[in-house]
Amino acid sequence: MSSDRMTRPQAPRPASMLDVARLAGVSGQTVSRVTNGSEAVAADTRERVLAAMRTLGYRPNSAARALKSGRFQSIGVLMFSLENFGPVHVLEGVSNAATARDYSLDLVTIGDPSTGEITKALERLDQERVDGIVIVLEAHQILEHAIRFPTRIPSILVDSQQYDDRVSVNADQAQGAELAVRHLLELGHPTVWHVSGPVHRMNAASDRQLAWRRLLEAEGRPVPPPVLGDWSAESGYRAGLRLARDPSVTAVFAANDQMALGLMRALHECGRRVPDEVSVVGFDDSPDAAYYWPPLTTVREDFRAVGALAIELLLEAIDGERHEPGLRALPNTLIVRDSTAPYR
Amino acid sequence: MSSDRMTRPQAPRPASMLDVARLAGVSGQTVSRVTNGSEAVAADTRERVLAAMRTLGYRPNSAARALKSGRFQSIGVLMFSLENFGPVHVLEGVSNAATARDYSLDLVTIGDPSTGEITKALERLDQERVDGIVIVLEAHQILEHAIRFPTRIPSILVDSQQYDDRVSVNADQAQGAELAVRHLLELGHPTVWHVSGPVHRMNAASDRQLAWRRLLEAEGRPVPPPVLGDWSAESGYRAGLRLARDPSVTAVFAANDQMALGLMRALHECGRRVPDEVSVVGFDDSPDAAYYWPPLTTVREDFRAVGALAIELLLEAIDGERHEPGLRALPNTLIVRDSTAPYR
DNA sequence: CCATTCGATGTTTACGTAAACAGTTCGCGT
DNA sequence: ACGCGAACTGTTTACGTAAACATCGAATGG
Repeated sequence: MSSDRMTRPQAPRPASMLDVARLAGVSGQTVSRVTNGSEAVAADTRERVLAAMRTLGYRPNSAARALKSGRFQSIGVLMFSLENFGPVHVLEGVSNAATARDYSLDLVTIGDPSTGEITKALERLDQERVDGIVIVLEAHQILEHAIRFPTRIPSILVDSQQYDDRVSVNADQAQGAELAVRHLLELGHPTVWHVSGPVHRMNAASDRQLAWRRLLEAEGRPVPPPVLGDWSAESGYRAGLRLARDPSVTAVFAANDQMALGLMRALHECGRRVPDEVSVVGFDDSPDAAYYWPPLTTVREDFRAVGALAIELLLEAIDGERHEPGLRALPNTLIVRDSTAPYR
Repeated sequence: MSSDRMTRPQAPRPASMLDVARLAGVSGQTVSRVTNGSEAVAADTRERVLAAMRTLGYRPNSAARALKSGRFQSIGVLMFSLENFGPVHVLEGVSNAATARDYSLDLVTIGDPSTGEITKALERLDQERVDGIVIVLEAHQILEHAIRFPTRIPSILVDSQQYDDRVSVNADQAQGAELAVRHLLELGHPTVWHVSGPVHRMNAASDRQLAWRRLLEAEGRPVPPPVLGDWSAESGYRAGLRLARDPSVTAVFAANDQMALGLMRALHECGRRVPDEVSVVGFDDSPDAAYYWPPLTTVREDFRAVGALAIELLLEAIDGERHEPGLRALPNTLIVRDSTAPYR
C-alpha cells in the first residue's frame, strides 16, 4: 500500500467545474447550469457535460457553493446529553425531516452543562456554517445560564415553555399529564399520587406537575404531596420506597417511564402488587415500556412530529418568514397496558 | 413586522475580514494572522484588530476558509436508527471526542435501510463537506447492500467485524460474552442458555453467540439450542415464553439488556423466579438495567471509548497516516447485580 | 427581407480567506 | 555611517462556484 502511495500521482486534486467544462468543451457556467438542474441547456450539451462529470468523478465543492450563495444547506442542533430517551427521539425526528428537505445536520452535544460550554457551543454553531439552529434545551437551563440566543441566524427551541419573543415546539405536557391522571381517576381511584421530574421554574417536569395538581383540584380530590425525582430510574426507585409504605397510595403518575420503572421495582420489593394494589402510569412510551413488569401504561409523545415541526418552522424562518412567537404544543396519546387496574 | 423589514437596511451583510482590516487600518492579511492566532503580530496592532472585530461583530466565514484550505474541520457520521441504546452512545462518544478536537459533526441517519438510502447517504457525505466519515453499521448490512465505501476521504467503521482492507473499532464482543457465560458457570450452573440477537453472517449477535458456544464447548458443557431474537424486548419476551416451559433452564445469557428485560417479564408471567430459579445476564448495561426487576447483571460496554478511539484513528488518517487494517476491540466489564444467583 | 425575440451558451466578476511573496522599519555590530 | 537580519506588515493571487450580463444564431412575424 505504500507502493500505492508512491506510484500514485500525489492525490490528483479533485476535478473542478472548469475541468469538466474543458473536457466537455463548454464553459463553466454551462456545467453549473447542468449541476443545478435548472435553466435550458440543450439535451445533447447536457449529455456531454454529464458524461464528462462521470469520467472525472466530479463533485460540486460545497464550500465554494456556500461561499458564493451564502447558504449552507445545513441545520445546527444543540443538545444536552443523549442520555434520555426523549431528546434522542426528537433528534431522530429532526434528522429525518432535515434529510427530507435536503439539509444536513450539524450536531453539537454538551457534555458538561455549564454556562461556558453552552455559550461556546452556540458560538460554534453561530460561526455561520449553518443556516439555522434547533436548540433542544429546557427553559431553566437557558435561564440559569443566561444563554444568549444567536442573532445572526434563525433558531428554534424544542421546549415546552412559552417564550415572549421566540418560537418553541414540544409535546403538550399539560394535555399529556391530564390523560394520565384522568385515566386513573376514571378507574375509580380516590386520588393520584405523583412522582415528579426535577422541577425548575419552567420545564416539562413543572408543567406535568402543575397539570396533575390542577386536574385533581378541579375534580375536588385531595392533592397528596408530590415526590421529587430527577428523571432517573434510581430516583423513581427512591420515591417508590417512600410511597410503598403508605397503604393509601393506590394510583401513581410518574413523570416519565424511567422513574415509573424504578417505582415499580420498589413496589415489587416492598411486596405491593402492581396493578392489583397500586396502579402506575408513566410518560414518554419508551421502547421498553411495553416490556416492563408489568407492561406500563403510559403517555406516548410524538417526538418525531416535534422534530419535524421544528424543522419545518425553522426552514420557513430561514426563508425569511416571520412567525408569531409562542409555543406550538403537540397532543399526546394514552397507551393503556397492564400497570393500571380499577380501584377495588 | 413587515415595516421592520422595510425600514431595516437590508440585513447589512456580515463583516468580512477586509471590513475589519479597513476599520483597524491594517491589511487583510494581518487580520487573518490575528484570527489564526499564529505569527508575530505586534501587540498593539493585535489589540486594534481585536477591537475592530468586536465592534463589527466579525466572524470568520467558514465557507471561505474551507474553500481556501480544502479542510472542513468536520466529521460525517452515518448511522442507522437511533432506536438502540448502543449506537446512540457511540454517537455520544464520537461527538464528545470530535468536539474536543475542534471538529464538528455532520450527522446522517438512515430511516429505511435500503441500498438506495445508504448509498445516497454516503454520497451526501462524500460530497466533500466533511474531512472523514465514521460509519456505524453492522457488517451484514454493508454486505447485503453491497455498500461502496467513500474513496475520496478516509472513513472508519464502528463494527465488531474484521475487515481485510479497513480499520474498524468496537467493543470486544467475544470477551464480553465470555465474561457473562463464565460468571454463570462459576455460579455453578450446569450450562447456560442463550437468547441471541439477529444473527447474520457477521455481526455482534453472531460474535456473541459464537463466543458463548465456544466457551461452553471448552468447558465440556452441553450446548443448548440458542433462541433467536432481534434485539427488541418483545423478542426477548417471546424467547422467554419458550424457555420458561423448560425446567432445566437455570441460567440464560441474553445478547442485550432489552431482550433480557423481555425475557424476565416472560419468566415472571410464567411464575419462574429470577434469580432463585433462573439466573439472567444481559449485555450493554443500559441506564435502566440497574432498575429492572430484578436489577440486571450485565456486561458494560465502554461506548464512549469506542467513539473516542474511532475519532482518534480517523483524525490520524485525515492527517495522512496509514493504519494497519483490522479490528480494534475494546474490553468490557461485568456488572454483577441481583439477576444472577448460585445454582441450587 | 429585415427587425425582433428567444433559446442556448460564453465572459466577467465577486464571494472571504490564507498562502506565497514582497516590502518596510528598526536595532545592532562593525 | 553602513550593511544586515529580524520583526512586522502589505500585495497579489487562487480556491470553485453562480449571478449578472453579454453574445450569437436561428426562428418568427410583419
